[in-house]
Amino acid sequence: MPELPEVETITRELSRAIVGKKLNKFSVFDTEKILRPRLALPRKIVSVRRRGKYIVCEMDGGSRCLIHLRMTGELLLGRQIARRKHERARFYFHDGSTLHFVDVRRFGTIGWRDGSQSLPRLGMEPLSKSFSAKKLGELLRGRKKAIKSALLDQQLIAGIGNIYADESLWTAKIHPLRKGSTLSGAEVVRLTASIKKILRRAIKKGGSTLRDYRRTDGRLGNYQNSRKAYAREGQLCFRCRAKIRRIKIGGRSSYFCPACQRLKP
DNA sequence: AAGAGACCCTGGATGC
DNA sequence: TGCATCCAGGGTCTCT
Repeated sequence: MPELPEVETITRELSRAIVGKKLNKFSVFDTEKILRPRLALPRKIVSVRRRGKYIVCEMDGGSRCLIHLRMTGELLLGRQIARRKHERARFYFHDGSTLHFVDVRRFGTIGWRDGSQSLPRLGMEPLSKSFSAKKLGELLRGRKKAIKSALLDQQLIAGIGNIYADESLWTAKIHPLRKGSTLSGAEVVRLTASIKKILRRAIKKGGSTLRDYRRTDGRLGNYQNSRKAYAREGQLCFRCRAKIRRIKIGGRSSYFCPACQRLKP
């Protein structure tokens, strides 16, 4: 499931592949979640960047294309003629190359904005310098909901999803049901460092492929082999050999070690 | 305001 | 073998 490291990987690959190219045509095959651009084509792609889990392609004249992969969205580079299975939209560039938006479950979205329209409201970038333990502490002050749910709240921190929330909490030895406001200063420091470390490592490995995620050339990510908690129910904790447990928090599966991530000290 | 839960959507796994 | 049910979860919406 694309989270920050997966979206970052795709964004970097896209940036190398399509910046400087002219978008000649955009075809929509399916679903009302993919909007057609109102701007006139062709347009030159000026930049491709990531904000939270969004991919933002900026075009000359200031218009932007916003792509969100949600659960099963894939962006594949190619020169395909035939429509791929579950292909929902396609970008055509002036040199004959194409970009295919494939999405089995049709949750993904593509939208178009002119220069004056803003992105959705999103919280801090966890890999930015300004995301510090002090800042995270401020964000958690007075929060009564579970720290796991707070990490998934995109209006607080943008980009963390279920996998990296569980991995960060395991690394920081914090129980996912702890109330945000009850974390000690030392715990907030550990959590901040864990989030940054895990996201950076996952980007280095090209993200995690547990089901559908693919890079733009179809390759799989590699970080799934480094994970310590997520989807390891019943397997042994790498720190203490206790069995990893699974509980539901906010409707999401949450994996943790009951021995080294304690609810009460 | 904050938090909890429903909903969207499909394919693969599991159960009988 | 066949059919039903469950599960995966990001974001948005509604309700309290």
